[in-house]
Amino acid sequence: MVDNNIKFGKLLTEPTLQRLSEYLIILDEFVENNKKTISSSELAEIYSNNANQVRQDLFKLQNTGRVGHGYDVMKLSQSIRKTLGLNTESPIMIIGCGKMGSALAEHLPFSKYGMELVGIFDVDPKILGTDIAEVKVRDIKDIPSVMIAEKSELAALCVPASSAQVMADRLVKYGVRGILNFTRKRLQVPSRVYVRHSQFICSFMQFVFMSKNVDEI
Amino acid sequence: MVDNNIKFGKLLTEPTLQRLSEYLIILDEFVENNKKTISSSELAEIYSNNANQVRQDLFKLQNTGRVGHGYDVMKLSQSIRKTLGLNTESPIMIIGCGKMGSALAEHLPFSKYGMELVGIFDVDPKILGTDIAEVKVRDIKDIPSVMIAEKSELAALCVPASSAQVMADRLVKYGVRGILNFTRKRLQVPSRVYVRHSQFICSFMQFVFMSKNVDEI
DNA sequence: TAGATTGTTAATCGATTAACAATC
DNA sequence: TAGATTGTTAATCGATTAACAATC
Repeated sequence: MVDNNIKFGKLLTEPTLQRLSEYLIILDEFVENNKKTISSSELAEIYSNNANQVRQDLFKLQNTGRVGHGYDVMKLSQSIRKTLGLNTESPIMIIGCGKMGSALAEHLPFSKYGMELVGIFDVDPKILGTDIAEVKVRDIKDIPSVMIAEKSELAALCVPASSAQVMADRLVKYGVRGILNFTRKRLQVPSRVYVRHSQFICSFMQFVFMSKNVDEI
Repeated sequence: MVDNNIKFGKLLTEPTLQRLSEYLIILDEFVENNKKTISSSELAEIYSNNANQVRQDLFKLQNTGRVGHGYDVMKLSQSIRKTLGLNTESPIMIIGCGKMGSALAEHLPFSKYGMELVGIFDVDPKILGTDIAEVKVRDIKDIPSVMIAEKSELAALCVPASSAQVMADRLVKYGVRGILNFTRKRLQVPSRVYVRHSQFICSFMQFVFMSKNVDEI
């Protein structure tokens, strides 16, 4: 079992962690549009929750609000980044460069959110050596050397479900500390390794159920 | 605001909904491996929660357990499918056939989980007419006719963030009831339309934070 | 200043955990 | 039968909502 109540000055719970990361996306849109301030009720309106919850979440950060005037968008964005640890670049590896792995590598703004894509790995000789998102695709067996060179301990797993557990075992052996699992296989790893499951098909199931059953109040 | 406490015989809360969909993946692996029964503690061991929570979740289904003997894997799988509404085929459309859209179309086992991919749409003339996952890529403007022909009301949005809101507006106009948003844009839609946000970059942020901060108890 | 809106505590609500009688 | 394990209620814990004093 894992302790989700991480001490970070104040405690950050999982629901708050998730919302903070999503607020950040909204705030960065405000930044792009040159909006300087945002109130808890504005943010709540966009996020579809309520101002009380927003303030309760932001209360976990170093204070950035100005009573009577709302939040400075830039300062709030920075404060979330700092609290989530996105101000130092975390080196990330992507394991498996099929459609899913390469889509993630190409589309995600890692560097904007405190991550750096330091390696993409595959076994298919046909794609080894090609460039994706300005990173060369390397052989799986090069993972240990990249881990050392880049001080990387985090891996996103995008291999076929059939080889997911084998690959996870290998990553564990290499000393990886976290695995973000995009495969459909439920991974078994030692408790010292953090696994986050991101199974799209489950998102679809939940989406279908909610779409059918949601009603307005 | 949306009422998450859907009546479905018994109430299904969001946390339970999420876990049930993930249990289903585990159960289907058991089926493949010809395991006939599973106990709440076995399932909990694999899912990394506890037997009490598993039983509390399964309690929301039509009962499938056998006191003293655990759950029949097949029956339990069927019961979850039935409760989640995965026994009738829900027609799904994918809007945007870039790397992400085509990766989802090709990799996800829709038909295994009560969904049918009835349309893939894009604007790029270069890919219109090609086949992905045995579905022809069609022009965005064909969405309304497909919606009618296939009785489809659910769309997964995989277009570039810059055109996400415009596309969402169009989907809403066409009468879509649910949007599963894979773009980085926070969508604004009328409250009658259900939106589920699935933002990978946020998963990565949460993953990085948890990997760094999780400690064993 | 007056109005707006935060920061923060308290109250409520909901989800998880514990417990155990029922029973296969 | 005895042991195992569910179904289900009760107790606890945590998250959300409400409220409002502080103050910009």
